[in-house]
Amino acid sequence: MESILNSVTTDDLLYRMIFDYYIEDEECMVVTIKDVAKRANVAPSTVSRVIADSSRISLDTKKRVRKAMKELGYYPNVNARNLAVRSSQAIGVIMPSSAETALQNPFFPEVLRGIGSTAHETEYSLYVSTGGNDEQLFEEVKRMVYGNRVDGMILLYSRVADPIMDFLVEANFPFVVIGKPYEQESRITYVDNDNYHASLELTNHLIDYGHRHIAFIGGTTDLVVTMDRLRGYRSALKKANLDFKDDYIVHDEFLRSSGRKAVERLFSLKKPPTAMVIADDMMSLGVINMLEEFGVDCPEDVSITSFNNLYLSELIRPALTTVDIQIYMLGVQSAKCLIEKLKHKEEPAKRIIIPYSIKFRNSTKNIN
Amino acid sequence: MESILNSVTTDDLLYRMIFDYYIEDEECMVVTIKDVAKRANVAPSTVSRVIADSSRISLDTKKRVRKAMKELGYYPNVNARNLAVRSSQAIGVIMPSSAETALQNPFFPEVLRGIGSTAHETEYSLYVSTGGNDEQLFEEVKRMVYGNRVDGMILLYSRVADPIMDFLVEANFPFVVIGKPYEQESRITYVDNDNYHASLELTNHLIDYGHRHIAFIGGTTDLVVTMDRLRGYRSALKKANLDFKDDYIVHDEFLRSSGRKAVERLFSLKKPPTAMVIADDMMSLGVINMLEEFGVDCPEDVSITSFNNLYLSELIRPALTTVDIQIYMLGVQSAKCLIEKLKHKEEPAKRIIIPYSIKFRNSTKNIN
DNA sequence: CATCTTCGTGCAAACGAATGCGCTTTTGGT
DNA sequence: ACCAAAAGCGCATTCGTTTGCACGAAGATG
Repeated sequence: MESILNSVTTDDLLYRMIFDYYIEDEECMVVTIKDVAKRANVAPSTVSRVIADSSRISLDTKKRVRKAMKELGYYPNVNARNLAVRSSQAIGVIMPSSAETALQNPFFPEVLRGIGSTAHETEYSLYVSTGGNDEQLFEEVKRMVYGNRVDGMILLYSRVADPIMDFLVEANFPFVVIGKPYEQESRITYVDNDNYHASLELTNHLIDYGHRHIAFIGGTTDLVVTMDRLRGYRSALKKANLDFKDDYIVHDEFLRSSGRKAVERLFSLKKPPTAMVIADDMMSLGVINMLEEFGVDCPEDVSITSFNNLYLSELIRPALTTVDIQIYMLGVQSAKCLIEKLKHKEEPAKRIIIPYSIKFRNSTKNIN
Repeated sequence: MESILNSVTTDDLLYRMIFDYYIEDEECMVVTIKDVAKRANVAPSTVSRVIADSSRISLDTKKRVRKAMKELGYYPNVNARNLAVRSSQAIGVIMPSSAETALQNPFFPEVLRGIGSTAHETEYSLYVSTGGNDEQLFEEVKRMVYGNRVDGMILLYSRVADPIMDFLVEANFPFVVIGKPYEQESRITYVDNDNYHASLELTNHLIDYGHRHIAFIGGTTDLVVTMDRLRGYRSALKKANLDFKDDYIVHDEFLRSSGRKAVERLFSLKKPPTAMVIADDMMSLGVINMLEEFGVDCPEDVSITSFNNLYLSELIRPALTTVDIQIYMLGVQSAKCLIEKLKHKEEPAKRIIIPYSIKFRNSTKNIN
């Protein structure tokens, strides 16, 4: 009798404790798979199988379990899940080391948006790199890989002799790169534009417009994309029997001060260019700005074409003639590729070329 | 006898399988805490304590263990760790729903860079939202919170009656917002600029320059930042005894088509504005573009001032007079705040105001 | 009416690390 | 020399899931 009384009191107390607890910190009320199981009168394993929508569970049970989950507000603990299945349903996104102001380029949020879109559809999460300099970045990649933080990675850039890329192929870790890998091209899956032909076409357009003195301004030469665009430019010149002058090539980060020197040099040549192919809309912005300081007008005195078709390239004056590389699409496809690869481990290396199109606007002038 | 034979063969096979496996996929050779323990001749628990740099372990042992870790290339499994300690050393970054092209704003990569920087220092990882529309975003936040995916969150925007923010305070989940919360201001920690005074000062500058007809162009009115900037503008007008005209106020997403209408309306007024306060550099870009179409020159015919001091605001023509809100710093501080809060659970709600400064450039003209 | 499938579940052992507690040593004080 | 305290370390449990295997109950087959 007494024991019953005790028992009752204890239960009562317990109930109130739980109740109070519940009131205080709702977020701490962790409801686990066991709670759900209890409420649905099944074993935890059954609940787990319901979550996975296993065919081995009857519809009746599934419904009952799902109801219990709803009622309890159950959300699976990812960490436990990931530990058990040794994966993380997350993909790592590696930006170039943020030391470079390249990050200010709207290219990144846009490509991130694309990646995020397909990641979301497939219930993957996004992990983005935070590393400041190259070394930190590398360290972080290692942590992601070895620490089981992500199942795969997307590299948002491609440079020559990139230790991170080397590391990833070495470790046989699934990844895709946006841009063309510098080496082992056939063994790495990547999504890219046909930058070579885009550049060629762009340059041809300038040639068609009567330009014979065309400069090329690109970013650091260790970016593969820069080199591809340069190659396209050279080919176009060659095919038109125009000679290629080293003086017309500028490689620069294009932050203000250094950019100034570049433009200064270009326009103090005995024969300054009447047109330029610039590897990135943001650079064009910088160039146009410099140009103005030197009293050179675009497109009157010099025509400008560039790449990426950023949102703002249409807003500035003059609106840029630029190649639309479909940034968003690059993101979408790279994520799709990666996830495909994660699902079927032995998926072969792929290459996906996103079509480009040239947006003709008014930064170029026909001087025929 | 036969069973022994069998057993041997099986073991042998198994061994070879493991061996092959080892050769094939290096990354699968997961080295755990136990392996390290074995190699260092200690118990796994000791290794764990070495990792945590516990004072209970002698320096000798620590060194030995660390050596073993290096040699084996040990990296802790985050999932296991997180499961055990019930945290994740990750912070969630919530961007506005990516449906809006707002994402193209370089504000985001820049603030991300700031967050990433301090996250990296403190060994936190970054989880970014991928949600497309508001609903998806909400769902994702729930998954992050309930699923133990992140320890805390940073909201990159603040709007009125945001269900996500409500949810987070309701769940008592640690978060900080960049921008001023619409309600419960005193209970939410946030980092912001003094947008009111910045706007006031900016408007005063235009008034000092002799402008009497000043328009305000802002984004959607449900962004708190927009409202703050609008308030500053109104105050300045009032103090200068200028009357506030509804005709001079435009709220718009400022994508091309809609933006056109806005500018059109503004400049077909009997008394068009001679100056404007614009809530964002990107918008200014759009406005300037429209202006040109209408044959209105900036700064000759109309002065423009705006906010954010994006990298590009200095590059465009005319270079924008804009308030530098220190985007990077906003990111850094918000992350610091959050991490502080995570460390000391009962940290009070804070408010951090990042100082602003006005960059005077040539988009404004003195018409006295 | 046995035997054999299928079907629906539950049991228990992983997954890799953290940690309370207890067991040895050492150290220091008297 | 003795005892207490402290230092250094290991055992075993825990975190919340997944999953191979086994088990029991139907239904099908002979």
